Amino acid sequence: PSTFQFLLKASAKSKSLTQTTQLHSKTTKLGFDSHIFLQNALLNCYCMSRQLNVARLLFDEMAQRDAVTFNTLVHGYAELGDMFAASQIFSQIPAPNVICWTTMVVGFSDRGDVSAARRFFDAMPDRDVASWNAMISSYVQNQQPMQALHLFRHVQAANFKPNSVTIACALSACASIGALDTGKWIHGFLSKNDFRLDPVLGTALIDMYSKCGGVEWALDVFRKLHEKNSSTWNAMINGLAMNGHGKQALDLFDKMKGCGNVRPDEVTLVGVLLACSHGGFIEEGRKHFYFTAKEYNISLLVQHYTCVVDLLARHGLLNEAEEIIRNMPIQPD
RNA sequence: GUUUCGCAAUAGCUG
Repeated sequence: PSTFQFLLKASAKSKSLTQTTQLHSKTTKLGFDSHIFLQNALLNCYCMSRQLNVARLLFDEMAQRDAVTFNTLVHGYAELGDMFAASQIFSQIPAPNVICWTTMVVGFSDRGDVSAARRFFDAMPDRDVASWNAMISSYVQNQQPMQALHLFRHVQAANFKPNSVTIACALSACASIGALDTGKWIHGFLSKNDFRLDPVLGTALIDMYSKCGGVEWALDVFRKLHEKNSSTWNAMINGLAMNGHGKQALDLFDKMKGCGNVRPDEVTLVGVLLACSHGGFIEEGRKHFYFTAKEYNISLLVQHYTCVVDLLARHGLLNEAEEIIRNMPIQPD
C-alpha cells in the first residue's frame, strides 16, 4: 500500500489521467479498496487531472469517507472554479473541519468573490493561522489592501501568532498602498520575534521598501539576505528600475546572470526592459528583447511587448514600435 | 501512512 501511495502522489503531481486509471484498476485488483488513504489519494489524482466527473463517481462509490475525502472533492471543485458544486458538497458535510472551511474561503477568493469568502470566514467555528492567512491574502489578491491590514491588526490584537505567510501577505498589502510606517513596523516585529529571513520574506521586504520609496532600505535587506531565489532578484531589479535607477538595475541583472543558481525568468525580463526604458538604453533594450529572451528560454509575453514598445515610442522610434506591434505572434492588448 | 486535504512573496502601459 505504501508503494501505491507513493505512485499515486507522483500521479497526482503529473496530472496524468492514464497513469491514474492504471493505478486505480491495480489497487482494486489487489483488494486495496478498504484503504481509505489510498482511495483519497486516487480521488485527489482525478481532481488534479481535472476529471471531476470521474472523481465524483469514485466519491459516490466509496464505502467509507473521512474528512480528507470531503476536503479533497471540495478542493477539486474549488480549483476548477465551480463554487456551486463545491458548496453543494460542503453543505453535505456533517461537521466540516477548519481545512475545509479554509478551502471554501480560498475558492471564493480565487473567483474574485471576496464577500462570499468573508462570509465563510466569519461563519467558521474556529480558525487557525492558515484561515487568517487565507482571508488576508484574499484581500491582497483582490486589491483591498486596507482590509488586509485591518485583518492583520486583528491577528495582532487577538494575540494570535502570525507566521511567515501572514507577514508576507501583510507586507504585500503595505507595498500596494505605500504604507512605509506599517511596513517598517512589521520589519521590526519579525526581527524581534526571530522570524527566519527566508527568500519569501526577504522578497516581500524588498518589494515593500521599493514601492514605499525606500529603495535604500530595500538594497540593505537585499545585501544582508543569505538566501535569494529568482523572485528576490526580480524584486530588487524591479525596485531599482521603478525608482529611476536603470543603470543599477542592469548591473544587478548582470550579477544575477553570474551568480549561477538562479535563472532569469519572465518577470526578470520585464524589470530589465523597464530599466532600459527609464534609463533610455534603447540599444540594450533591443538586445535583451531579442537575445536575452532566447538565451534563457523566456517566452515573450504581452507585458514584454508593452515594455519594448514603451521603450521605443518614448524615445521617438514610433515606426519601429508600430512594426513590432504588427508582427507580434500573440494578441496585442 | 515522519500524512491522502487548506494559507505565501516578485511583473509592463494607460497613470
